[in-house]
Amino acid sequence: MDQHTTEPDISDLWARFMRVSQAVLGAVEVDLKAAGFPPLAWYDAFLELRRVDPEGLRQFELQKHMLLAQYNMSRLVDRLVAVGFVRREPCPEDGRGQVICLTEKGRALIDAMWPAYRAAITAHFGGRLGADETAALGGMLEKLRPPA
Amino acid sequence: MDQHTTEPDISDLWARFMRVSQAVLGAVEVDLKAAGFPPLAWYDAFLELRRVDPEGLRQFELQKHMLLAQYNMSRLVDRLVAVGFVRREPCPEDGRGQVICLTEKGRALIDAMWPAYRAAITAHFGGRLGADETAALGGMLEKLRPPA
DNA sequence: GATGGATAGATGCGAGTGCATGTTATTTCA
DNA sequence: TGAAATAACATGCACTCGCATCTATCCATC
Repeated sequence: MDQHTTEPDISDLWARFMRVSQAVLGAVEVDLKAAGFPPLAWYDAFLELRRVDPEGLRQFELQKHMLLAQYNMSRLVDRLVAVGFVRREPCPEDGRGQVICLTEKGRALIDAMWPAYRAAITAHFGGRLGADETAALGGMLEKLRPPA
Repeated sequence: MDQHTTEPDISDLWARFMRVSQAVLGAVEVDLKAAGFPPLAWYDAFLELRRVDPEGLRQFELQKHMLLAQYNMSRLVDRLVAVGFVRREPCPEDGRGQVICLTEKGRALIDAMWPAYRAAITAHFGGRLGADETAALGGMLEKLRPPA
């Protein structure tokens, strides 16, 4: 347990952390796609839109929450609008901005996706962890959360 | 603490797990890029090449280790060859296949990248976790590891 | 109330990724 | 042995992403 042993452990742990989280995320995405649903990021956006305000959200607010680059958010909204899951509306308080609103179709998709999403999360993530582990993971994530 | 509270906890934990791991990975990539180095995936490939066999690895072996799709591996090798970090050599035992070998330039890059990489991992990952937490995380990752 | 700087969002372009399929070589097995 | 199935790798195409840049609006200050 001297200092020399900690360094290789961390780099190995890092590699495994990245590999596993990528694999788990990928597995959930695969399940969703197999069930005929759009990618996770869409669901995330819908959920946040519904959660925060039925009146809609500014694009930059959504973007901040999703940790997405500005141009990616812009294009994601493009796609969501193109298939009719959200609407862009002019923003009364800021002429530069816009308000993103869930459509009925979008709301319906959230409910339709949830069972498949939940099953996938359970299969690849929650169902593999015990109660003590989920608690520990929660604390860890808190510490890893970005400095900003 | 009844059963109803566990379900939202898991889905919330999942969301945070994904968000945090994406953010941490992104932060490390940003640091590497800022230091003028190629992306993490390159380093991974180099490291695995050096670790397993100085004679080189088959493309599909590397691909399996890196959890990469076959076509992505093929193209990654394209890029690595294009900048001279690896070589493709014909495989004596299998005419379809090839052996991927690190070049001297590639070997040198591993050593050049390590300090920056190590610093980034420490800053965004290892340095934020205590010894007990790294141990707990290790166990968790074991359970989350894909079934295959 | 004009002007310089900051902020919200869009977009052209090059590079990366997923998907389907193609090519060549190996294995299986009748 | 010879045809069918499979494995290793490549590639055309559409879509997504990162980067830089552009436009339009807002705000602060003079």
